[in-house]
Amino acid sequence: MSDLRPYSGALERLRRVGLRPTRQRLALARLLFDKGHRHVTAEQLHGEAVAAAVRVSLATVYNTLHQFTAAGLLSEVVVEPGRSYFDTNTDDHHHFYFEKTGVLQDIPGDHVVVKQLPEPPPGTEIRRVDVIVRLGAGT
Amino acid sequence: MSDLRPYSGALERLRRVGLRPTRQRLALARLLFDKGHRHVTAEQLHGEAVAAAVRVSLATVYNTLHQFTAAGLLSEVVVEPGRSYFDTNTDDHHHFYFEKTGVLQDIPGDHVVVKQLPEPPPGTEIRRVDVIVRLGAGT
DNA sequence: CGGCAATTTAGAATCCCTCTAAGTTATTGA
DNA sequence: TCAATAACTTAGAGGGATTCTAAATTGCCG
Ligand SMILES: [Mn+2]
Ligand SMILES: [Mn+2]
Ligand SMILES: [Zn+2]
Ligand SMILES: [Zn+2]
Repeated sequence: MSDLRPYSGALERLRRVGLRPTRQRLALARLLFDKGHRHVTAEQLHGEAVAAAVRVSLATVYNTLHQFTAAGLLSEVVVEPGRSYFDTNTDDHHHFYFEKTGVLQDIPGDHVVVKQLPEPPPGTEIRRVDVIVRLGAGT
Repeated sequence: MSDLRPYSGALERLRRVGLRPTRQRLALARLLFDKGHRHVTAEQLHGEAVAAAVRVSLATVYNTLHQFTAAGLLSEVVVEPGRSYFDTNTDDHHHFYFEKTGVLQDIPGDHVVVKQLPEPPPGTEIRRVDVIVRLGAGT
C-alpha cells in the first residue's frame, strides 16, 4: 500500500508539468499512460479517443502530443518519412522497427552500447542518440 | 593513366545498374556524384538542377532518387518527419544531425560500435542499423 | 460570480510526395 | 537506317500528414 509512484494519475501528471487538466488532455493522458508503454501516431490516438466516445479534434490531439513531448511526458520517434510516433517511454532506450507492419518495439537502453562516438563538432552538444534497428522478413 | 576507378563517370554508373542514360538522369547523377559525398533532399536537388539550367521536373527527381536508391547508388536517411534525405555514401556509416540547420554529417561506420544488441525476434532479420546523433547549440 | 488567458476546434492551408495519363525518347533489330 | 517498342518524362491532379487561423469555449483566480 505504500505509494512509491507519487504521480500515477492523469490529473497529477498534468498538474506537475503545468498544463491545465482539461477534459481532452485528461482523456488523452489516460489513453496514453494507463496501460504500459506505447508507441502511437496522432491518427491512432485520435481513433482510440473517438472509439472511447471522447470528443476531441485531431488538431487538439496534435497539440497535446506536442505539449506532452515538450513537457517531457513523451518522446517523438522518427522512423519513416511522413509519420511521427510518440513514445510513452521517456527513458534512454532504442527501437526495433518492423518495416512491414510499422510496429515499434523498445530495446532497453542498457542492451545497446554505442562506443567510439566522435566528439560533436565545436559549439554543439549531443541532444539525443537514436538507434533504430530495421527488421524485415527473416530466413 | 591506369584506370583504378573503373566506373567513375555518370554514364558508366547508369549503364552498370541498367538504367537508360537519359539527359535528366545523367545531369542528376553528375550533380549527385561529381563532388564528394552529399546528403540532399529532392527539393534541394531539383533546385540545383534548375540553377544549372537542367530542365527536369520534380517528379523525375523523385523517380530518379528512388531508382538510384533501389539500384544501390544512394541510401535514404530519415531524421525528421515529412522529409527524406538521400545519401551518396552507401557505405555502412552513421550521422550527426544538426537540428537547427537540418544538415546531416557522416560519422564513419568504424567510429561507432553498437554492442549487446538483442536477438531480433524470430522470423525477422536485421536490414539495417541507423544511429542518429542529434545535435543542438552547445555550451 | 466576472474577467481573462488558455484551450479547443472546424476548416482551410501547407508541405511532401505519389499517381495518372499523355507525350517524348532511347534502344533494338530487321 | 528506321520503324516498332518499351522506357522514360512530365504537368497537373491527388493524397496523407501536419499546421495554421480565427472564432468559440472553458478553466482559473481573485
Ligand atoms: Mn512534431
Ligand atoms: Mn521514399
Ligand atoms: Zn520506445
Ligand atoms: Zn551519410
